[in-house]
Amino acid sequence: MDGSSSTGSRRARRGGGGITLGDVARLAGVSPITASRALNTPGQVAPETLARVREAVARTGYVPNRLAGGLASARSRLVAAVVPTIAGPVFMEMVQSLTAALAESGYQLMLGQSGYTESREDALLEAIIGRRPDGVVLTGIMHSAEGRRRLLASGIPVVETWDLTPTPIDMLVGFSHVDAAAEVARHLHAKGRRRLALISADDERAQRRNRGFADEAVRLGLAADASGIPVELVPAPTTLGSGRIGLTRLLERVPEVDAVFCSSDMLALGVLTEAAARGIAVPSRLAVVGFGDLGFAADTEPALSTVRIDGTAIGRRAASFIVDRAEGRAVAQKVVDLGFRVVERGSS
Amino acid sequence: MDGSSSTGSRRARRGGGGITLGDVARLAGVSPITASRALNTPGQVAPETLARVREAVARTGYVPNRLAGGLASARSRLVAAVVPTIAGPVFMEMVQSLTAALAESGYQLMLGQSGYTESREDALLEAIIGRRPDGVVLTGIMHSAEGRRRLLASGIPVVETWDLTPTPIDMLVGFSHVDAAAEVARHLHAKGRRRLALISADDERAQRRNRGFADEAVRLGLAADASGIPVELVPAPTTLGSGRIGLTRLLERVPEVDAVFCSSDMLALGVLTEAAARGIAVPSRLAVVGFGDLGFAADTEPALSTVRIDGTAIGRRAASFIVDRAEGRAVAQKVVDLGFRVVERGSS
DNA sequence: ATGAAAGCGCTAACAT
DNA sequence: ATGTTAGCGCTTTCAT
Repeated sequence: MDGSSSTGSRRARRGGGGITLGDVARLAGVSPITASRALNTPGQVAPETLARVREAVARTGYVPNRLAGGLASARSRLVAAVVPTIAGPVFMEMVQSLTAALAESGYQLMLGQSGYTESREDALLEAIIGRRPDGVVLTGIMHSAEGRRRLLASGIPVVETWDLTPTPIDMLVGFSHVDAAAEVARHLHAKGRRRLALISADDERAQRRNRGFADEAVRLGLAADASGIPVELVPAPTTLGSGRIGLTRLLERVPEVDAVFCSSDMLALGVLTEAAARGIAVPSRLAVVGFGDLGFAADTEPALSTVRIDGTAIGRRAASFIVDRAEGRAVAQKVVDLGFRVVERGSS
Repeated sequence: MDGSSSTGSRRARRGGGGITLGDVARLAGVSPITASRALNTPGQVAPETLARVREAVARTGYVPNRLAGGLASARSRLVAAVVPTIAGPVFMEMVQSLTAALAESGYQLMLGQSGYTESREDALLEAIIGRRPDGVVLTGIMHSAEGRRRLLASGIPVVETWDLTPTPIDMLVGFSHVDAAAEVARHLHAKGRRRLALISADDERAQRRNRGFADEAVRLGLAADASGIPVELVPAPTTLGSGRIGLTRLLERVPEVDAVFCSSDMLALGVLTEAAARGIAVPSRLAVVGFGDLGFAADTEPALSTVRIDGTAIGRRAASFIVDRAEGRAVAQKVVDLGFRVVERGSS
């Protein structure tokens, strides 16, 4: 009634039935540790032994328990990614490439949403650290000094992305928001625009771009001071609708505006839509520039000028940073500036 | 040199220094299991003991190791979600709500991308099962019978979403693609449209909608048979650009078309864009209906009629299915049809 | 190339 | 209400 007496009986208590490495080893006629080596470091095992273990794995359908492996080896092969929200298209490209790159190296992604506030940040951090991930990829957030301290104290490799902070927690892959915005200002100036304006999300990063844009505009002699560049703020995350509203409000205040820099492509698409609805010609009467170069930007009418951020490259870089660190490889540089590119299309 | 002799020395070997439940217990002057109870089932612990343990946790900055906890209790508090790609906006809303709902119950999301092919499906499955998640949420995929068999054999609760298959692996929350498409056909017919057409992604689910649409059109007397409803296929994932191309091709073949049902809102936005560029009036000359009711649909010009799928509800339902199962609560019904809603706006 | 022993950090059982 | 004991399934260390 109790099945196999020698070892089966002792398993009956907990855990429940799954096939373990021990079962595989017994079937192959080797010790558990040899079976383990056959799976993890096949080079250390005699070919004939290897074959027997593999045969046993195939027969049983054994799938190694990574929880146990992670506990024993202190390597979970889990990487946590924190995004403000997955439901904005901006970070998707990065998360996609991060997931793919990690999977290729045998790592799995854990996703956490911080929201745009720092309220749940602490609980999220606890949940993450509790899993003992081999790395954490941060996108933009981690406002609280306390959170940064805890992460640092945990000893987990951290990659911050989408930005170039002067004082990174650990590793960093991003670009300069200020420089990007300044280059857009120069681009519009070169195109003969003189009445620049901003339609922007109210998050910190976008506002940093706004400052870069306004400062450069002042430098170009387009305003006496930064307050001379009108800004319409809309709540994050941005939508097509908020772009339409933004333009409507902007035109009420500053009818003579001849160029708008939007903090996202969605916002810019809203501006294009509203401009078309009002019969405002783009780009002849109004130039529009977006940010992100999302999939649709090249195909709008007119095609949207924007700032291209290579989210795929960011994700790939972040993955390799963490995998390198986890495998004990030396990381040559801890900070990578992936830059950006102002893509000129029909809308400007 | 060796630090604390009694227990410290034995930790020096592996693991490396983290604070453990044992440390907390010692500091609080209780046994490890009492400390464990103080954290997990505080009701079972005397208030004064509880306070001492909490104090010790605060002093040490202890964060429980969930790998160890999961191994011991056979409950990982990890849930795996599989999506074709995170980089399509369609599933984002669901993933977002799934992540949030799970986090609320103390569960964490692991993300896996299957791609639109079934090549990596097996490796992904192995990675997932290896983590012993408390549940798996599937979106659309799991083509291979072998994969379904392995999942079933693993004993992990499974929720399939976005569809209503007749033979679910386990639990299911979705809606009928065929019914949704049929209702769109009726809607267009009611609006006086007689020359219907489809612009659609080439994935299985979209094509199922196509069949539902065409069959209903035939039933309404709009064509002799399903092949009388023209279809333009574009590759998944869909983009604004492919919508423009789709309409262009469609008009070449069938200039007299007066209504298009698109398999996604992005596609529909492309159709609106191309129509505007060609001076084709929407809806008077051409009606357009999308699918998904993404964030921008209500704000396009004209506003986009579409099929609303409540991704948030799907995610929440899937989460509660899995959490209920994990906590041992009885699940009343294993299949939930969340339905859909045809949202009539300006474009039709 | 293989194995024995000892634990990783935690919790389920079974006391008391 | 608290403690003791025995693992969860794997891998490290140290032998052979």
